[in-house]
Amino acid sequence: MQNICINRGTLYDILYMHSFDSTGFFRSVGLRDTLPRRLVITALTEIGRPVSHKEVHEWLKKKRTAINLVTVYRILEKFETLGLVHKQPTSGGFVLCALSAEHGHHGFLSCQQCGTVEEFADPDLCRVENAIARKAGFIPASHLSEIVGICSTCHAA
Amino acid sequence: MQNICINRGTLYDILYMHSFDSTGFFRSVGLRDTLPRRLVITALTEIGRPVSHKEVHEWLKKKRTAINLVTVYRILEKFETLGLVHKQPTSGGFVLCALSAEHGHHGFLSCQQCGTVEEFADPDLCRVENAIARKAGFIPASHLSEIVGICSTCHAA
DNA sequence: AAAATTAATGCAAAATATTTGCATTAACAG
DNA sequence: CTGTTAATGCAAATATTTTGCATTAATTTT
Repeated sequence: MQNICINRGTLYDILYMHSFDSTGFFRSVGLRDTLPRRLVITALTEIGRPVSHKEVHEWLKKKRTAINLVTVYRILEKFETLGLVHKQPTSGGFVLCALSAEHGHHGFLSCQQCGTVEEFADPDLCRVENAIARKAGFIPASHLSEIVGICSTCHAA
Repeated sequence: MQNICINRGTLYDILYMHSFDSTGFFRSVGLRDTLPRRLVITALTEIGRPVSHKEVHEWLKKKRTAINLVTVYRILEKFETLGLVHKQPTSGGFVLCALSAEHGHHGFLSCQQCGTVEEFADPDLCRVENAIARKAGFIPASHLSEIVGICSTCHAA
């Protein structure tokens, strides 16, 4: 159930709420089509920026469509395994930085298996990211890149 | 105090513990050179992977150099403002993904001011990241890029 | 269309994690 | 050494996340 891929067209429909066939969608991923789940999708769509569980919960309360906070947790957890929703994957912990923050860029290679994290700095990457930002009319302050995978030691073993 | 830049050579010294002049280092950033601070640096250096506050605390306890968990919080918070330590910057919240996870890549442009997050997919970026991974003998499973800055709307206003 | 099945929800409470206030300790300037 | 004050420790308040179980409601079966 972890790596189910979701059809991009469907996601587009969800985002813009045109003709979103929730029953069909949920059925296709083996879940029931429930009101709380539709409401969470609505909330995320309308809010349109990263939010905490609590914020989703409160947004719904304001709309008088409150559902239990515990349910919000469970729904988002499930959505995450579907790739429908995204949460920063790292342990969220601290790493001592090998490279100064002066570049405003932090790059990490983190191994899923042994948990090792290597830090890197790559001028190409910075350049590409700056270009992306510029194209979007964005003034970049800092970059963060994380590449999750299997390190050489682990896949040798 | 937010954007103090730390000398890269000093960080290298810290990491490898050769001739680390803790007093000089802390003084240069306007902090006192205390045992708990030196211990936290040692812990992060020795552990060498992302850790939670609790893990740092427990590691120190095992070494019989326990310091209070609250202190660990405060030290890491301070270190973070120095850029000595790094923690994923996003609110850590959820975003509804516009793009399917099938590429294994998530790119976000997130505005510091208004909190808006735009999602992007960029083949160049993927290519560069794959190259970085390959060079390090890494088998990449997924990428995450976040560009933090000011969006066009905000800097127009 | 009703009954049966069982996933999903809500509620209460437990477990964790984080923050705050204040008294005490210890860095360090003079 | 002494005084000053940043930094720490402790206790307790808050906030966040998880768990167990009874109930509800979506879907399947008859």
